Amino acid sequence: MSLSKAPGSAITIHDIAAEAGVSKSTVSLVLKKSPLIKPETAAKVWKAAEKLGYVYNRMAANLRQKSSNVVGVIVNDLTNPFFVELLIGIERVLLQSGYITLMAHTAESAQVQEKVIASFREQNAAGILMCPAFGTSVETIDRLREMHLPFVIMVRQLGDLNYDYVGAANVDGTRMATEHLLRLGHTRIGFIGRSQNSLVGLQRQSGYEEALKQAGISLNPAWVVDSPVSMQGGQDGAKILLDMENGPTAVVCYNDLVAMGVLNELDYRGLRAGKDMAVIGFDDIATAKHTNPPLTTLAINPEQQGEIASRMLLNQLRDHPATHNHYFSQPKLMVRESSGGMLTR
Amino acid sequence: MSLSKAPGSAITIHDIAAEAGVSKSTVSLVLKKSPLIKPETAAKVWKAAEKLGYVYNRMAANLRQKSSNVVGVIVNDLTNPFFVELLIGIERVLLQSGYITLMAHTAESAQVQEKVIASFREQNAAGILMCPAFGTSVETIDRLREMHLPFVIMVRQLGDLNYDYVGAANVDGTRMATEHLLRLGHTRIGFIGRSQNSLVGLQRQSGYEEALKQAGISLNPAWVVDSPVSMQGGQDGAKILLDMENGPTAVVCYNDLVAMGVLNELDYRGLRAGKDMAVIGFDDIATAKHTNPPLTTLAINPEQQGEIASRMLLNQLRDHPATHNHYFSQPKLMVRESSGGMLTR
DNA sequence: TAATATTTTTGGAACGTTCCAAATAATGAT
DNA sequence: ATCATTATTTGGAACGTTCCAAAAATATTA
Repeated sequence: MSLSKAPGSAITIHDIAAEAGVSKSTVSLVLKKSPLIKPETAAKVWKAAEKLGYVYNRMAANLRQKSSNVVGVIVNDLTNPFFVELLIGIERVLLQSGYITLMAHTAESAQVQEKVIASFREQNAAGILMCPAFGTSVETIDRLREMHLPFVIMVRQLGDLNYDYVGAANVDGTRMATEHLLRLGHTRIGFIGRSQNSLVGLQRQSGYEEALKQAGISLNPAWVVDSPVSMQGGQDGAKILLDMENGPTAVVCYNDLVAMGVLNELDYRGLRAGKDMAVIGFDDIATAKHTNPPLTTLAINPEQQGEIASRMLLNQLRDHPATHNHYFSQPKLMVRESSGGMLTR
Repeated sequence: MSLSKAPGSAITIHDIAAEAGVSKSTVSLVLKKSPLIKPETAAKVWKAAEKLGYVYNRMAANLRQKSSNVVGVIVNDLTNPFFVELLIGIERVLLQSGYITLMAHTAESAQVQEKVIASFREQNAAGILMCPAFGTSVETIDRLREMHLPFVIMVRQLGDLNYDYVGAANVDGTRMATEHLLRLGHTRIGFIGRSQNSLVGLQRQSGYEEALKQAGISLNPAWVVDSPVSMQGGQDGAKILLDMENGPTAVVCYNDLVAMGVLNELDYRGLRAGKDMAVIGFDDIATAKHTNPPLTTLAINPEQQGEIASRMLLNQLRDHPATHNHYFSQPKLMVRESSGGMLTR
């Protein structure tokens, strides 16, 4: 297979046109699978393109036709499997809609996030799906809107919900968790997680508080531990509660990672979650059913959330007007051994 | 802030030029921070750009100047935290080198991978970092080379190693693991993991076999279980070994996920890893030190691998000639409780 | 001050596509 | 065969940048 062009220069539609004996416009139409052109002509063009090893230059196309086919996904913390699962749902929908999914990871840095947004904008992305980094200001969202860049916010809501949003009913989740523990007879129930400055944290904490209040149990502030969202954070939080005398007999955790840290600390002390202390997580990440012991948690179906968010964005991309759709995944309690309420495997 | 342009049309360097009273070429130079232009002129231009709310159009720029500043990262399995950690290392280096990291996830589909490569090529990516999907053919690599697209392959090697590659010394790893178990007195040692069709699997299995041979212990084929690379796979594999009478007393696992499945099955049976059976994983993902019990495993530093791979790519991007650099991360045995050899926490 | 060297700025031609209005070819009706 | 329709194809002008060679402004020297 010998190339007649200089090695550096790329094959363009002009080359194909010459090879196939048609005009560049015809080639362009063929590549777009336009119904206008005659099948035989199309076949000729495709053969020529194949022969020359043509690569479509989307940069050039995008330059002319305003909007591109890439969707930017901005994720704040890939080390939390929850977000990976979210991503997978997103990717599935976008891929089969013909969009290219570009992912960027901010690692909770609002600064990196700014760069990434700018970059997506420069790349002329069709739209953005974003899980805001910690400390994202409301202005960031206002700015997105001013850019006329279609977007959907996920997981963390910022300011008024005057944009498309997909998240979970956090308050309901921890309320359900707490009620479950109450039903099992626990009255001394703690909470470990991030609440400072984090809306999701506050929501999850308030569901816990509501359930206690509803049951007529007064909140013991010492049993509410503010910890980083990580296994290590959960472990450190658990140490605090376990070192207390007359501490809680059950604990609701901010999420599964934190709960896994708690399980770890219990194990280290020779204690067993579900027997010596009830532990409930949040998210139901894939690992949750494989922890020792398996973790009772609230399923909020991240993959599905990703799919829904993508579809919201696709809607925006079709009929321009910005909408204000919201979806809150309703948590489902997955009872496993760690809460002590498991009956069958 | 009132815009004088029509809402649809974007601000271009021409608009800035008009506003600042210079030529578009000058604006272009200013935006590139060229030392040629006079500081005062530059200031004027920046102010005008700011005032008009200019957004750099990288598509247009890329069209003219061949190569872009995006690097594509192709990952085969984000559900395995190993790859997420790899990604984080990559991202760190590329970000601070001024490149934009676009990530794509193939979910082990060679078909999706083809699409993604084509897409990165269309996007005119500067280079590609790829963890090949399962079943990737050698031709895929040949084609990458023919495209003159700089690339680095990670984790899985395909065909001859005539390209930049970053991975781990897999054989050494499982040999070390097996030798560790032998030193602890085990003689009945099994292996759970993927070996069929997977080079990494074969490598890891052969390290295990070598160590046994070295110790004069004959291999029991029934103790080598081929299972999917997942917690579920590990759990199913463990069932097989545990249901045997006179089965192995120790098991080397393909990776940490598989090992976690084994830990899970042991726990379910009321057995304890490190006491009733020794378990060793591979990768040392972040979770490994937080499993119950904590997992003995081989650290191969995915973040560092990501950094090294990125630097190899950056090298290629600087001085054109394609190189054949290889880096094999030397595994480090992290002794924790699951192998029974832990002395201190 | 004129001539020269140096710094700074500039217009026009690319880059590879899509869009459009208009040209051409094919078909059908008379 | 002629004309009206309809189905295909086409050249040229965009899109917003960078590159280049050359112009203009400024500084330096004799």
